[in-house]
Parts: sequence; structure tokens; C-alpha cells
Amino acid sequence: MKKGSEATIKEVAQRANVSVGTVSNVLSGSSSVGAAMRARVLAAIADLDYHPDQVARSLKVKKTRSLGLVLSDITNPFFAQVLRGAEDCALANGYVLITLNSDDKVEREREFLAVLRSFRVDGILLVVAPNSGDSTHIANVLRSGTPIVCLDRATENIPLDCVSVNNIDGSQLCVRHLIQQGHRRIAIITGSPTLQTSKERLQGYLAALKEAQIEVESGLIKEGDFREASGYRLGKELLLAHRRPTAVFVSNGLMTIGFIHALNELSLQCPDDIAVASFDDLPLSEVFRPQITAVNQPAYQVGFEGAQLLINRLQRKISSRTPVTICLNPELKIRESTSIRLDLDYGHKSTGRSTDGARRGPGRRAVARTISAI
Amino acid sequence: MKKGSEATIKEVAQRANVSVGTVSNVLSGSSSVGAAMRARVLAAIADLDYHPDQVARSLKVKKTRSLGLVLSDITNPFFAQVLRGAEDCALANGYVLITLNSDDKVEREREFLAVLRSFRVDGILLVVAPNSGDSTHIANVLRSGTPIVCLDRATENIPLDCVSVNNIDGSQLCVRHLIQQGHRRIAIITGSPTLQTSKERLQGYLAALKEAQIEVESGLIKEGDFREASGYRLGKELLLAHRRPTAVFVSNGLMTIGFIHALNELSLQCPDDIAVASFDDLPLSEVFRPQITAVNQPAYQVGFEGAQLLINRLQRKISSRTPVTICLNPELKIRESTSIRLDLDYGHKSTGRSTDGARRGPGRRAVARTISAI
DNA sequence: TATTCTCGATGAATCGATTCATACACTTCG
DNA sequence: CGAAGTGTATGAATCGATTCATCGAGAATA
Repeated sequence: MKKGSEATIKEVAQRANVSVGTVSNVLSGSSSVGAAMRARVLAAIADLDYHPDQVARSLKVKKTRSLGLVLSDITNPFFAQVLRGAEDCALANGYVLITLNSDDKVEREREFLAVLRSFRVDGILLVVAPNSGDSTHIANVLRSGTPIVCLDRATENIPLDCVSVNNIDGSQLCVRHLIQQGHRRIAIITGSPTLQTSKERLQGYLAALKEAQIEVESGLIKEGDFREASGYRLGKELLLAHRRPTAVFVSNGLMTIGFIHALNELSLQCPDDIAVASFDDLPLSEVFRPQITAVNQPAYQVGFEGAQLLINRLQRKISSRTPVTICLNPELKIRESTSIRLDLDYGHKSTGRSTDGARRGPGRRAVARTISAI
Repeated sequence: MKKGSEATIKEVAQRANVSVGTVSNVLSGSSSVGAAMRARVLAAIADLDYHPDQVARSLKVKKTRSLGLVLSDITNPFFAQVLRGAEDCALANGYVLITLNSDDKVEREREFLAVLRSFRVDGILLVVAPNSGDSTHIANVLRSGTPIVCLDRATENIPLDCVSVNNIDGSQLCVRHLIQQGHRRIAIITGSPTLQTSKERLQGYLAALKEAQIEVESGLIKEGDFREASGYRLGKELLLAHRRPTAVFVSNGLMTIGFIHALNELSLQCPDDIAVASFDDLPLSEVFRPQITAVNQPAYQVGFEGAQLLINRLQRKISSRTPVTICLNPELKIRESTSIRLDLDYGHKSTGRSTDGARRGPGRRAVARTISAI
């Protein structure tokens, strides 16, 4: 056990008095090796604490057993779950993940793809940054022979394998729920219109209104950018409007936080003063108040199935020329923030406690329902 | 621009009519190259969309420009921040991160360290799993010449570079605050006693009691394991006890969530029925209720400085034989959950809106204070 | 003019694995 | 007995970069 550097296959061979080829055969198990020799080799490996050099191996076999994962921000709990899913699948198949946070900036994405190409990752899982039509950096990766699977968001210009969530169904389900609770004046805070995700969520909102024959009011559609500040700003606009909506559908988690900020500042109560529902479940939503009704996305599954798809491509278990698209169904988590307003209430939970807004939560949680799209 | 595989340096050399050495020189900029040749080489590189093979490079120079990051769970917002810090520092220095989630299991840690050795990462950032005294796998990595920097938690047996948070000061600060609010019967829910982090937080608690000359009651010290379930279970025990404490200090975020669950189930109010403070800030703590007073850790900085320390070791900017230990100071975020109880200020729970616990928040938030250790 | 220097460019050796054509030692069979 | 067949073991060539000794041409110097 030499100190200060890793042992090489040659050292193992010498110590075991065999050729390097034999050591390699023992390691790979591909070719048959006599019992005596195998034992000597294994002993030498243990003695030297030998760990085969994956770098040298990669150079020779032209496979690195590593995948790139470019996502927008791991700090977002949604992507943390995606990463776990992707990692679990990757490790189970002997791959390792190189993760990079693009912060949704195209320049960073471009740079990272170049880095991953240099590192010769076998494939790339990509949460595309909202781009302005220029996808040459993505096309170049493909031309180099490295497959890409998109997660969460599909690309606009290039057809690619993609695992995403059914945004239309999710938001339709959610807005439909608001309508069932008796709401007619339902506002939406959308994301940036350049993102497909955002467009689809708006689409689901419109579909739900249409099916209930509620007329769309343009004043109730506020265009945000998926960031907290815009949820706050547009929330204020909605809350201070002449005729305030009775419910708001916020199309992602961060903007929902901004919206709640606005509510707090104006000392308004949810759901008493206004109902709130969100796309993207927030962490700890079960525990803290207001408990927000939300469309919960199968984030772990997005990561896992994305990685599986990519690995299947690498191992040519899929050969379809046309891109594979997997669309997962979200779940609607119904919670306190959209419960029927007390003044309309038909006295559910009328046990003294029930008039206390904050108190209502715990009891409700037990009966929280989950509705799945399709 | 050939399709299906990456160009090699040899192809670039041929196209530019120069030797491979010259191409290498242009790329590295180490040796001077004539202007005409340089131009031809650069043109060829662009034409072929050439991306140097980092694998081949790594084999030759025996440096991979990659770092391993083994942490317990990226889903924990604390570690997501740590990752961002580490990644930012790594990228700024031309390194890439291979991230692995150990879920605090030693077997996984052992396996991952072996994987990282095979991948020949230049160094490893490690959040050690609580181990039962056997650190041979860690020692072996060091013997192989790969430096390790511990994040968040120090190792028990092996002296290692480490970047962590001042747990003692943090929890002392927090418990001191509870005492200042008038509490004398203050309980603590600790983590597993095998973790140094956990021990230190208990230590800070004890120090704060001692300095206020409050006698320690063993019944108020509950031993948990840093998981949500234990916070819930021990919370129930405390809340249902004959003489309930007036305040609880929970020594990490997950257990705090469990504790709040218990509170909810028993329909108890915070801070009216009991004050709560937590080590580890929870995400969205500013926005949702109850707003928990918490010790906020500089997570991003832990990651960044850890990576910086590791890279300095790699570049021999630090040569100190003895391990370097960096201890960062946490901040106390004072929020609603420890505000002075209402029965001491104005009549609560009588009628109408003003008695509603959830209502009190917004006004209070404005006066939230931040206290920094030392 | 002859000699030395400098600057650019070259290409062979190298890193540590895999792979495969080859060889060797034994069986087995005609 | 010799030929063919079988099962192991070997080691040279290879992957794509870096590195450095070497070399040639032209400039500077004696």
C-alpha cells in the first residue's frame, strides 16, 4: 500500500506475477481466468488498495460512465427532487452525475454544455434556459453524438427526448377546483410567455374557464416572470384593484410566496378574503399556514424517468428516430387556502374552534384530498 | 464539422497543416506560436467545432479538474445552498463537481468514496455520515493522495480540514434569547449524540442555562435523531407532560417541522401556548405561520469556503501540515414564535379578528431582529 | 564569413487502462 | 502418434491529449 498516489494495473500485475491483461480480465470478468491466478490478483488488488483508473478506461473505451445535468437552480426544491431521481437512476446503472446550475441564463447554459462536451459525458439531462430562439449550442452537442434528454421543459426549436409534467391538465384541474368552490372571478399570475411551461399553465386556466362558461377578463390575467418579486407586485395590483378577484391562481411556487407577502402586508386573510392556489407545491405546505392548495409535480419521477430514457438511448434499448416524449401527471393537493369561505360555509367543522382561521388547519389536514389528472 | 463524434487534436492539426504539438501550444498558450499558424489553427478549431478531450488530458497530466461532493441530502435546503457555494467557487477555478447524496448512510459514503477514487477527482468535499468509529475508508482516500475537506461536520477520529458553523454559539445565542423573553422551563430536542454537531448544540443550550443560573432538568432534554418523526414524537411527549415547558429549542429544522405537526395535532398555539425556536432556518420562514425564530446558518459560505480551502490545498497555496478549521458564525433570526406571550400584553382569544393568531404576524414581521454571534 | 542565439515548429514518448492476435500447454480424437 | 481442439495467459497496439528534446532558419555577434 504505497502512499501518496493510486496504484496502477501494472503494479498489481507485478505483485501478482501475472500480465496486465490477466488483471484486466479478472476485473472485467469477461474472459476466464484460472482460480489460482484470480486469487493472487485479488490479493494484490486488496494489498495495494487498487482502484482502477476510470480516466484511462474512459479514454480507451470512449465512454465515461458520467452524465451531465444542467438545471436552473438546485435551491428550488423542485429541482432538488429532480436531481435525486436522476441520481438514483444513474447510480443504479453505474453512471455518475456532473451537476451544473444555469440560473436560467443561456450564456451559462452554453458554457456548461461546452464543459460537458470536453468532459466527454455520455449524455446530458437538460432543463433548458428560456432562450431567444438560438439553440445552436444544443444542436452542436447533438451533432457531436452526445444525446440530450430535456427535463421539465421542452425545447421550442429542436425536437428532443423530453420528460415533463402535464401543465395544461394540472392548471385546468386546479382552476376547475376553484370554480367548484364557487369562484367566478379568478385571476391568474402567469410566468414569462417565452417559457412553454408558462404558456401551458395559462392554457389550462383558460380551458377551465371556458368549460365553465366563464368569460375571460383581461384584467385578471397578470403577466409575471416566475420570480418572487413579480408575485408580490402583481399580487398587490390584484388585491388593491377596484373589484378584487375572489380567487387567484399563481402559476409557480416562487410567485406564490411573493403573493403571500403581499397578502400579509395588506393584512388580508386567506381564504377568508381571497382564495389562493398555486402551481408547484411549496415545501412544508402541510405544516405551515396558510396551507396552500397546490398542483404537486412528480419531480422525483421527472428526474428518474429522464435519466432512464437517456440511459436507454445510450444502451440502444431505444432506437426510435423520432424523439420520445413522456408527460407525467401532476396531482392537485387541496388545502386550506381554497376552502369555502366562512361566510358561505355550511358549518363544516362547526366545533367552536372552527371560527378561528388558523385553528381550522389541523382538522382539515386529515381530510385533505388529492386529485390526480386523468 | 464531422457528424457523430468529437474531433481530435490530430484532425485539427491536419486541417491546419501543422503538428499536434503546435495545436496544443495554441490551446494552452504556454509556448509562443507564430501569428499565421495560430490563425490557421483557430480556424480549424472553429470549423471542426473542436472541444479538447479532457479525459485524455486528465490521463496525461494526472489532474481531472473535478471535485467530488458527498453530502447527506440535496433535498435539505441547507445542503442545496452549500452546493451552490461550492459550485460557484469550483467553477470560478475551472473545476467541476460530481455530487453524490449519501443519505447519511456510511455504506453509501464508503461506496461513493470508492467511485470518486476511480474517477480520480482532484479532491473531495465531504459531509461525513454519522459513523460508528470506523473511518478507514476516509483514511484510505487520504493515503491515496486525494485531499478531503469536511463541510458542516468535523470527523471524530481523523483530523481533517473542515469548514463548519459555530454550533455552540448559535444555540447559546438562541437559548439566551428565550431566557430574555422570560422563559425558565426551556426544553431541548437534541440530535443523535454520535454527531458532533448535535453535541455542540446541546452544549450551547447548557451554557446558556448555566449563565442564567437556571438549573438543568433532565426531563427537559429529549434525545432525537435530526429526523422529522423524532421531533413529532418527542414534541408530543413534551406537550403532554405533566408540567409542560414554556419554551422549546429544537436542534434542527426537520425536527422542528415534526414538532409543529405535534402542536397542530394538539391544537396548541405558538407562541401563545409554547414558544419555539429552532437551529437551522426553514425555507419561507418569513412568509408562513408560525414564523419560527431560528438560528440561520451561512450555508452558501460553508460550501464556498470549503471549496476554496480544498482548491488552495490542491494548488499548494496552503501547505500547513495541521488541518485548517474554519468556523463560521450563525445568525439568530427572531420571529413570531418566541414573541412574548399575549396573556402578558393584551387580551387574546376573546373575539373577532384581532385575536386570531394568524393575524398577528404581518405587523410583527416588520420588527424582526437579527442577532449575530460575536 | 563563421559562430552563436533565439524563436518556432516538430513529433516521439508517455499517462493507465482495454483488446485481441498469438502462443502455449493440455486434451481429445482419428 | 500426430492433428486438431480447448482453455489460459500474454503483451503490443491503441485511445487523445501533453511535454520536451531536437532541429531548422534567420538574426545577432565576433
